[in-house]
Amino acid sequence: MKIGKLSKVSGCSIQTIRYYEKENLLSNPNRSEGNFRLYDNNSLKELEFVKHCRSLDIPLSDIKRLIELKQSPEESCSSVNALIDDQLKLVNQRMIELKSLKKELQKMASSCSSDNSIDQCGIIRSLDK
Amino acid sequence: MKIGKLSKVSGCSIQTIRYYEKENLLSNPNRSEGNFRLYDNNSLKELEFVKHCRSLDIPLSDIKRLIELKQSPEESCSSVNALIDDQLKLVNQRMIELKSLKKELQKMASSCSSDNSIDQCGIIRSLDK
DNA sequence: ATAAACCCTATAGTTACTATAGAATCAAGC
DNA sequence: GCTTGATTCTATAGTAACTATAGGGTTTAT
Repeated sequence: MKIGKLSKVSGCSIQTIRYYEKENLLSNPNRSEGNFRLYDNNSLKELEFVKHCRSLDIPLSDIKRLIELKQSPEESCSSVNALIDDQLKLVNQRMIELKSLKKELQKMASSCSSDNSIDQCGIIRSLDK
Repeated sequence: MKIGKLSKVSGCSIQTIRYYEKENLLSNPNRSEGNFRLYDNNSLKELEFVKHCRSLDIPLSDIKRLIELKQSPEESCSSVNALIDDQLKLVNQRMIELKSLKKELQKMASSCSSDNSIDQCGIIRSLDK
């Protein structure tokens, strides 16, 4: 299949697919006579692997690392585990941050009714502190 | 004070201060004979306003908007309220996403002990799905 | 007078894409 | 055989909010 089809099947945009290829997250596809990329089922699997990782917010550099690791199936998977653990830590950290953001935003929102003048706006006031 | 001092007092890096100025989030400071930026207490307040907004993850474009609104103290503050509401919605949305990320990452982490071979790695297997 | 510390502008790099421009290729209909 | 529209190609620039660097000028202290 050509890139348009792969894009539809996978749900990734055409530009994203080409971008992943340039970043070596996908193996180089065969080309048609007219230089069009030709994909098969394996290409789709590669792309879906990347997509799944991205849905977990794993950065491309780490995905590249995971792909390399997959090339050595007999080695220990401890670094895979470490990578996921780190990702989990990041997510937890970000959740903590968001919780406190949420708190302050809620407090601000409740500190002002929208029919004030900006002069009297409770939100502007708290931002000015 | 010069930019180095402002940087220390505010906790923003020198480059960030210059960047905010270029983006019109800070008013243009006076300059010394040798063309050094000279700041006063009001500059510090401006910077702290921006910093406070940024700590709430409010994008620079919205901060610019808030600063403009502050210039018309007699107008209604309903758009300020709307802006904070939107920001709150974004934060809530992101929290929902992070929760499901966390869930899947935890599931993956628990699906593999680190002394497996990559071949047998539960994490790689779930990513391959 | 000179060296260290500070400041200046302008430019490039970061992440993970998205959006163009301008050209080539292919598929379908006449 | 030809044209038209859809698809593809590469290369480049833009996005957000900074950070980092190069290559200079200025100030302060000795």
